[in-house]
Amino acid sequence: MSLEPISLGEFEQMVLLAVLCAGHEADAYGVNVHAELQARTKRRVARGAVYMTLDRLEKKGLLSSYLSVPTPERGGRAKRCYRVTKPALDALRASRRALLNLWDGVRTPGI
Amino acid sequence: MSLEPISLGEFEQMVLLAVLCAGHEADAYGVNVHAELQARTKRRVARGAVYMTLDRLEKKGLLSSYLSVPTPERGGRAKRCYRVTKPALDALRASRRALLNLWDGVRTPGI
DNA sequence: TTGATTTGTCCAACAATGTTGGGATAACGT
DNA sequence: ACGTTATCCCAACATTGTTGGACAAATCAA
Repeated sequence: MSLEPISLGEFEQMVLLAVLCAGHEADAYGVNVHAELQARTKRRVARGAVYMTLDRLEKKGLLSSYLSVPTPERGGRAKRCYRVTKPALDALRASRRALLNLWDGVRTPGI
Repeated sequence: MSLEPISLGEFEQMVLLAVLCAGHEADAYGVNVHAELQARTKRRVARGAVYMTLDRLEKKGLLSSYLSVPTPERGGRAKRCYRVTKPALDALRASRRALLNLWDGVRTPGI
Protein backbone atom coordinates (compact mmCIF):
# COMPACT_ATOMS: atom_id res chain seq x y z
CA MET A 1 0.00 0.00 0.00
CA SER A 2 2.37 2.64 -1.21
CA LEU A 3 1.43 6.26 -0.95
CA GLU A 4 3.61 7.28 -3.83
CA PRO A 5 2.46 6.27 -7.26
CA ILE A 6 4.32 3.30 -8.66
CA SER A 7 7.40 4.43 -10.49
CA LEU A 8 7.63 3.65 -14.17
CA GLY A 9 10.55 2.77 -16.37
CA GLU A 10 11.09 4.74 -19.52
CA PHE A 11 9.71 2.12 -21.84
CA GLU A 12 6.77 1.30 -19.61
CA GLN A 13 5.84 4.92 -19.63
CA MET A 14 5.95 5.05 -23.39
CA VAL A 15 3.91 1.91 -23.77
CA LEU A 16 1.22 3.25 -21.46
CA LEU A 17 1.05 6.46 -23.43
CA ALA A 18 0.91 4.54 -26.68
CA VAL A 19 -2.00 2.52 -25.32
CA LEU A 20 -3.81 5.74 -24.57
CA CYS A 21 -3.06 7.15 -28.01
CA ALA A 22 -4.07 4.03 -29.85
CA GLY A 23 -7.14 3.66 -27.70
CA HIS A 24 -8.77 6.81 -28.95
CA GLU A 25 -9.48 5.62 -32.46
CA ALA A 26 -10.03 1.97 -31.77
CA ASP A 27 -9.15 -0.77 -29.34
CA ALA A 28 -5.54 -0.72 -28.26
CA TYR A 29 -3.80 -4.02 -28.86
CA GLY A 30 -0.28 -5.24 -29.56
CA VAL A 31 0.14 -4.36 -33.20
CA ASN A 32 -1.65 -1.11 -32.76
CA VAL A 33 0.38 0.00 -29.83
CA HIS A 34 3.59 -1.08 -31.46
CA ALA A 35 2.85 1.02 -34.51
CA GLU A 36 1.89 4.06 -32.49
CA LEU A 37 5.05 3.72 -30.47
CA GLN A 38 7.33 3.55 -33.48
CA ALA A 39 5.58 6.39 -35.22
CA ARG A 40 5.74 8.76 -32.30
CA THR A 41 9.16 7.95 -30.95
CA LYS A 42 10.80 7.65 -34.35
CA ARG A 43 12.69 4.66 -33.28
CA ARG A 44 12.73 0.98 -33.99
CA VAL A 45 10.94 -1.10 -31.40
CA ALA A 46 10.81 -4.89 -31.33
CA ARG A 47 7.32 -6.33 -31.27
CA GLY A 48 8.26 -8.70 -28.49
CA ALA A 49 9.35 -5.83 -26.31
CA VAL A 50 5.88 -4.38 -26.50
CA TYR A 51 4.15 -7.62 -25.59
CA MET A 52 6.53 -8.21 -22.71
CA THR A 53 5.83 -4.81 -21.35
CA LEU A 54 2.08 -4.95 -21.82
CA ASP A 55 2.19 -8.16 -19.89
CA ARG A 56 4.22 -6.77 -17.02
CA LEU A 57 2.10 -3.68 -16.82
CA GLU A 58 -1.00 -5.79 -16.55
CA LYS A 59 0.54 -7.85 -13.78
CA LYS A 60 1.27 -4.66 -11.91
CA GLY A 61 -2.32 -3.57 -12.29
CA LEU A 62 -1.54 -0.69 -14.61
CA LEU A 63 -3.40 -2.21 -17.50
CA SER A 64 -6.41 -4.44 -17.83
CA SER A 65 -7.18 -6.54 -20.84
CA TYR A 66 -9.82 -8.62 -22.57
CA LEU A 67 -9.99 -10.68 -25.72
CA SER A 68 -11.90 -9.19 -28.62
CA VAL A 69 -14.03 -11.27 -30.91
CA PRO A 70 -12.18 -12.10 -34.11
CA THR A 71 -12.83 -9.79 -37.05
CA PRO A 72 -13.93 -11.46 -40.28
CA GLU A 73 -10.83 -10.67 -42.28
CA ARG A 74 -8.04 -12.81 -43.49
CA GLY A 75 -5.89 -13.72 -40.53
CA GLY A 76 -8.08 -11.65 -38.26
CA ARG A 77 -7.72 -13.57 -35.05
CA ALA A 78 -8.83 -12.39 -31.64
CA LYS A 79 -6.85 -9.47 -30.25
CA ARG A 80 -5.88 -8.87 -26.68
CA CYS A 81 -7.11 -5.34 -26.02
CA TYR A 82 -5.85 -3.11 -23.26
CA ARG A 83 -7.18 -0.31 -21.10
CA VAL A 84 -5.07 1.78 -18.77
CA THR A 85 -6.20 1.80 -15.17
CA LYS A 86 -6.54 4.62 -12.69
CA PRO A 87 -3.24 3.85 -10.93
CA ALA A 88 -1.52 3.99 -14.29
CA LEU A 89 -2.86 7.47 -14.91
CA ASP A 90 -1.57 8.55 -11.52
CA ALA A 91 1.83 7.11 -12.26
CA LEU A 92 1.94 8.80 -15.65
CA ARG A 93 1.03 12.13 -14.18
CA ALA A 94 3.72 11.78 -11.54
CA SER A 95 6.38 10.87 -14.07
CA ARG A 96 5.41 13.74 -16.27
CA ARG A 97 5.48 16.17 -13.39
CA ALA A 98 8.90 14.99 -12.30
CA LEU A 99 10.39 15.34 -15.76
CA LEU A 100 8.81 18.71 -16.40
CA ASN A 101 10.15 19.98 -13.10
CA LEU A 102 13.61 18.89 -14.07
CA TRP A 103 13.39 20.35 -17.54
CA ASP A 104 12.15 23.59 -16.08
CA GLY A 105 15.28 23.80 -14.00
CA VAL A 106 17.52 23.54 -17.00
CA ARG A 107 18.69 26.75 -18.57
CA THR A 108 20.86 25.40 -21.33
CA PRO A 109 20.47 26.88 -24.78
CA GLY A 110 18.75 24.46 -27.08
CA ILE A 111 17.79 21.84 -24.58
CA MET B 1 28.67 4.04 -34.36
CA SER B 2 24.94 4.36 -33.97
CA LEU B 3 23.07 6.98 -35.90
CA GLU B 4 20.33 7.23 -33.36
CA PRO B 5 21.16 8.91 -30.09
CA ILE B 6 21.82 6.49 -27.28
CA SER B 7 18.59 5.66 -25.51
CA LEU B 8 18.29 6.58 -21.88
CA GLY B 9 16.57 4.89 -19.00
CA GLU B 10 14.17 6.88 -16.89
CA PHE B 11 16.55 7.37 -14.02
CA GLU B 12 19.52 8.12 -16.22
CA GLN B 13 17.51 10.82 -17.87
CA MET B 14 16.62 12.36 -14.56
CA VAL B 15 20.17 12.25 -13.31
CA LEU B 16 21.44 13.98 -16.43
CA LEU B 17 18.86 16.69 -16.04
CA ALA B 18 19.71 17.08 -12.38
CA VAL B 19 23.37 17.51 -13.31
CA LEU B 20 22.38 20.30 -15.66
CA CYS B 21 20.20 21.95 -13.04
CA ALA B 22 22.77 21.70 -10.29
CA GLY B 23 25.49 22.84 -12.63
CA HIS B 24 24.03 26.28 -13.12
CA GLU B 25 24.70 27.57 -9.62
CA ALA B 26 27.85 25.67 -8.86
CA ASP B 27 29.71 22.53 -9.74
CA ALA B 28 27.49 19.49 -10.03
CA TYR B 29 28.61 16.65 -7.81
CA GLY B 30 27.02 13.71 -6.01
CA VAL B 31 25.41 15.40 -3.04
CA ASN B 32 24.32 18.30 -5.12
CA VAL B 33 22.74 16.25 -7.81
CA HIS B 34 21.07 14.00 -5.29
CA ALA B 35 19.48 16.97 -3.59
CA GLU B 36 18.29 18.52 -6.83
CA LEU B 37 16.80 15.22 -7.88
CA GLN B 38 14.85 14.72 -4.68
CA ALA B 39 13.63 18.27 -4.64
CA ARG B 40 12.38 18.28 -8.19
CA THR B 41 10.95 14.80 -8.41
CA LYS B 42 9.41 14.86 -4.94
CA ARG B 43 10.52 11.39 -4.28
CA ARG B 44 13.02 9.61 -2.13
CA VAL B 45 16.20 8.67 -3.92
CA ALA B 46 19.03 6.63 -2.43
CA ARG B 47 22.39 8.34 -2.60
CA GLY B 48 24.00 5.18 -3.88
CA ALA B 49 21.64 5.09 -6.81
CA VAL B 50 22.86 8.47 -7.91
CA TYR B 51 26.54 7.57 -7.69
CA MET B 52 25.95 4.32 -9.54
CA THR B 53 24.22 6.14 -12.31
CA LEU B 54 26.72 8.96 -12.55
CA ASP B 55 29.35 6.32 -12.89
CA ARG B 56 27.58 4.42 -15.63
CA LEU B 57 26.78 7.57 -17.52
CA GLU B 58 30.42 8.55 -17.48
CA LYS B 59 31.44 5.15 -18.80
CA LYS B 60 28.99 5.62 -21.64
CA GLY B 61 30.50 8.97 -22.45
CA LEU B 62 27.45 10.95 -21.43
CA LEU B 63 29.23 12.66 -18.56
CA SER B 64 32.78 13.75 -17.93
CA SER B 65 34.23 14.39 -14.50
CA TYR B 66 37.16 15.86 -12.61
CA LEU B 67 38.14 16.14 -8.96
CA SER B 68 37.80 19.55 -7.36
CA VAL B 69 40.22 20.85 -4.80
CA PRO B 70 38.86 20.47 -1.26
CA THR B 71 37.06 23.47 0.17
CA PRO B 72 38.27 24.71 3.57
CA GLU B 73 35.15 23.84 5.52
CA ARG B 74 34.46 21.16 8.02
CA GLY B 75 34.35 17.84 6.20
CA GLY B 76 34.83 19.56 2.89
CA ARG B 77 36.68 16.90 1.01
CA ALA B 78 37.36 16.86 -2.71
CA LYS B 79 34.28 16.46 -4.87
CA ARG B 80 33.92 14.61 -8.11
CA CYS B 81 32.31 17.16 -10.40
CA TYR B 82 30.39 16.33 -13.54
CA ARG B 83 29.67 17.95 -16.88
CA VAL B 84 27.22 16.60 -19.41
CA THR B 85 28.63 15.93 -22.85
CA LYS B 86 27.28 16.71 -26.29
CA PRO B 87 25.98 13.17 -26.91
CA ALA B 88 24.10 13.42 -23.65
CA LEU B 89 22.36 16.56 -24.79
CA ASP B 90 21.37 14.84 -28.01
CA ALA B 91 20.01 11.88 -26.11
CA LEU B 92 18.05 14.13 -23.77
CA ARG B 93 16.54 16.03 -26.63
CA ALA B 94 15.52 12.80 -28.32
CA SER B 95 13.91 11.44 -25.17
CA ARG B 96 12.05 14.64 -24.59
CA ARG B 97 10.81 14.75 -28.15
CA ALA B 98 9.61 11.17 -27.98
CA LEU B 99 7.70 11.72 -24.75
CA LEU B 100 6.19 14.99 -25.88
CA ASN B 101 5.01 13.35 -29.08
CA LEU B 102 3.32 10.65 -27.10
CA TRP B 103 1.76 13.04 -24.65
CA ASP B 104 0.48 15.12 -27.52
CA GLY B 105 -1.36 12.12 -28.85
CA VAL B 106 -3.23 11.62 -25.63
CA ARG B 107 -6.63 13.18 -25.28
CA THR B 108 -7.56 12.03 -21.83
CA PRO B 109 -9.02 14.60 -19.45
CA GLY B 110 -6.51 15.46 -16.80
CA ILE B 111 -3.54 13.60 -18.12
C1' DT C 1 47.50 14.40 18.70
C1' DT C 2 43.61 11.85 19.18
C1' DG C 3 39.04 11.20 18.60
C1' DA C 4 34.48 12.97 17.30
C1' DT C 5 32.04 15.14 13.58
C1' DT C 6 30.98 16.36 9.01
C1' DT C 7 30.97 15.83 4.02
C1' DG C 8 31.49 13.05 0.56
C1' DT C 9 32.53 8.79 -2.40
C1' DC C 10 31.89 4.23 -3.75
C1' DC C 11 30.83 -0.87 -3.52
C1' DA C 12 28.50 -5.59 -3.51
C1' DA C 13 24.52 -7.81 -4.21
C1' DC C 14 20.19 -7.98 -5.67
C1' DA C 15 15.68 -6.63 -8.15
C1' DA C 16 13.47 -4.82 -11.94
C1' DT C 17 13.23 -3.44 -16.76
C1' DG C 18 14.51 -3.64 -21.60
C1' DT C 19 15.60 -6.44 -25.89
C1' DT C 20 15.93 -10.02 -29.32
C1' DG C 21 14.43 -13.30 -32.51
C1' DG C 22 11.60 -16.60 -33.40
C1' DG C 23 7.91 -20.16 -32.55
C1' DA C 24 3.06 -20.97 -31.74
C1' DT C 25 -1.85 -20.14 -32.72
C1' DA C 26 -5.97 -18.89 -35.07
C1' DA C 27 -8.43 -17.04 -38.50
C1' DC C 28 -9.14 -16.57 -43.64
C1' DG C 29 -9.29 -17.77 -48.80
C1' DT C 30 -8.94 -21.13 -52.49
C1' DA D 1 -6.44 -29.48 -47.02
C1' DC D 2 -3.13 -26.06 -47.57
C1' DG D 3 -0.83 -21.81 -47.84
C1' DT D 4 -1.19 -17.04 -46.24
C1' DT D 5 -2.00 -13.49 -43.04
C1' DA D 6 -2.40 -11.42 -38.39
C1' DT D 7 -1.50 -11.84 -33.86
C1' DC D 8 0.29 -13.41 -29.57
C1' DC D 9 3.74 -14.84 -26.47
C1' DC D 10 8.09 -17.05 -24.76
C1' DA D 11 13.09 -18.04 -23.30
C1' DA D 12 17.24 -16.08 -22.70
C1' DC D 13 20.01 -12.47 -22.12
C1' DA D 14 21.59 -7.43 -21.41
C1' DT D 15 21.05 -3.31 -19.18
C1' DT D 16 19.30 -0.30 -15.48
C1' DG D 17 17.66 0.65 -10.89
C1' DT D 18 17.99 0.07 -5.67
C1' DT D 19 19.59 -0.68 -1.08
C1' DG D 20 22.28 -0.10 2.88
C1' DG D 21 26.28 0.67 4.47
C1' DA D 22 31.58 0.79 4.49
C1' DC D 23 35.23 3.70 3.62
C1' DA D 24 38.04 8.18 3.02
C1' DA D 25 39.35 12.92 3.84
C1' DA D 26 38.92 17.01 5.91
C1' DT D 27 37.92 20.03 10.23
C1' DC D 28 37.34 20.97 15.13
C1' DA D 29 37.98 20.79 20.08
C1' DA D 30 40.11 19.10 24.15
